[in-house]
Amino acid sequence: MSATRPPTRQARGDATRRQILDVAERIFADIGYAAARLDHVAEAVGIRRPSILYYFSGKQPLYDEVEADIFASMHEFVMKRMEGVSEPMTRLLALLDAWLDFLVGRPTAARIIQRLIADSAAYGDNPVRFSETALQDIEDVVTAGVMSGQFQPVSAMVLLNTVAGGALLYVCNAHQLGPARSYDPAAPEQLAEFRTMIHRLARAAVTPDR
Amino acid sequence: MSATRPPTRQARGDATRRQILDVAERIFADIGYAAARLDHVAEAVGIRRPSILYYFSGKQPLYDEVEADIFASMHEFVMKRMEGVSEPMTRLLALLDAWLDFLVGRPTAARIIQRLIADSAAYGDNPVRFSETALQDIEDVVTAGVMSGQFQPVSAMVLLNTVAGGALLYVCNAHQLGPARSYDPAAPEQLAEFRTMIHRLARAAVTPDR
DNA sequence: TAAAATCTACCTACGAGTTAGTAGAATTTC
DNA sequence: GAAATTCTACTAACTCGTAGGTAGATTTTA
Repeated sequence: MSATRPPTRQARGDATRRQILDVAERIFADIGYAAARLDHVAEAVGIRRPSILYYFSGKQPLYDEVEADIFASMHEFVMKRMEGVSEPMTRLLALLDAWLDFLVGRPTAARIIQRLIADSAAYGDNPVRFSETALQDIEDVVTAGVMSGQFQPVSAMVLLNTVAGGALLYVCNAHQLGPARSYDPAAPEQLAEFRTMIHRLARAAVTPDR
Repeated sequence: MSATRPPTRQARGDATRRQILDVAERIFADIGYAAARLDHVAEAVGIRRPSILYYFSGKQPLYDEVEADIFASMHEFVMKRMEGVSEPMTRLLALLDAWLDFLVGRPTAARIIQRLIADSAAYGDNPVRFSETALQDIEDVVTAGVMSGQFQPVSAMVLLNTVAGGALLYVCNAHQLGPARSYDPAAPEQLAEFRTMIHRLARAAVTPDR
């Protein structure tokens, strides 16, 4: 770490912009786009509302950048985990593990994706502006496994909605089932148990019948 | 059917009230609570906004009744499907089938539940005001199976987030993955394929290791 | 049974409170 | 001093909820 030199003007601006994105992600995740207030974002950052509009041209563009950043980060995270892995089943498990770890580490992303799924035709004719990469990722892995003959014929959709979606719900539901059923999704034992189940289910889903 | 006698005042009022609930459920499902406008609900029903407030004391109470109705209907649907079924695995599959069929038949309910899961601490200290029955339903089935020794020790949470949640995502994602991946969740073959996978995964989840 | 009283199911009009976005001044940084 | 950053002040639009009114159906009363 460099000495506490006063940050350059450029760096300060960048930091503010980054802070706005981070706070906005949390608020959009917590209460959704329509209920989110730019005033609350500004207050949490420590600036006034119009300053947000100096960095982002409006509420929607701000949200768009939050969502784009989530899917870009997720894709990058997945790619890093899967490089060098070539065996179809290993690749599938690596993908599922990566998604699970990513969402556990960034629960705000999980909630935003959860909301995105509920928004019917949110973006008119293009509901997958930013999520396309994620869908492509699982489609590629499943298709490769099926083509190789190591997976039974199964659609990526089915895996997406069950095992992959499980990671999403695991994170979102953590504090959503009432105090008695609350759990910490990042707790090592809890996470390990869930990961084991995801693996077991993934194997069951793609293993050909004997 | 009786002759076209003009409906009594009482009947007309009841019908209007029911219509408001139906339209509100669709709009809350489509765009969420915060974005929903009472004016749009009124317009779709064919009345003016204040008339909605003649039947419901506000926007929130209207939403609450929609949500309560969904979970009451779902619970009733499940109970009917499971009466007389006692074998643990059969009961589990019956529960999962019931949820799947209910959500496929009422996709607006699926979207509202999907949003509910995303809303962190939506109701302050009580996030399960209406969903409690559903959670209890799956907990009962899983616990009974584990106690009987026919299921391996597994938490209801894990099943809820994977196989059960799968039914939710199956419905919500139908038109959400882009035109190329769109599917009709109510189409017989599509539904049968997904149901088969749910069964397979449920068995894999609870079957003890040999 | 006819008139009077009451009630239901709507309506129009309005007020109060929010909220995104804009204009332009002030301040800070280099 | 000039550019970057942040501010105050304001506007326009929107939305919930309320007040109060009305036509016509229903019930009560004499």
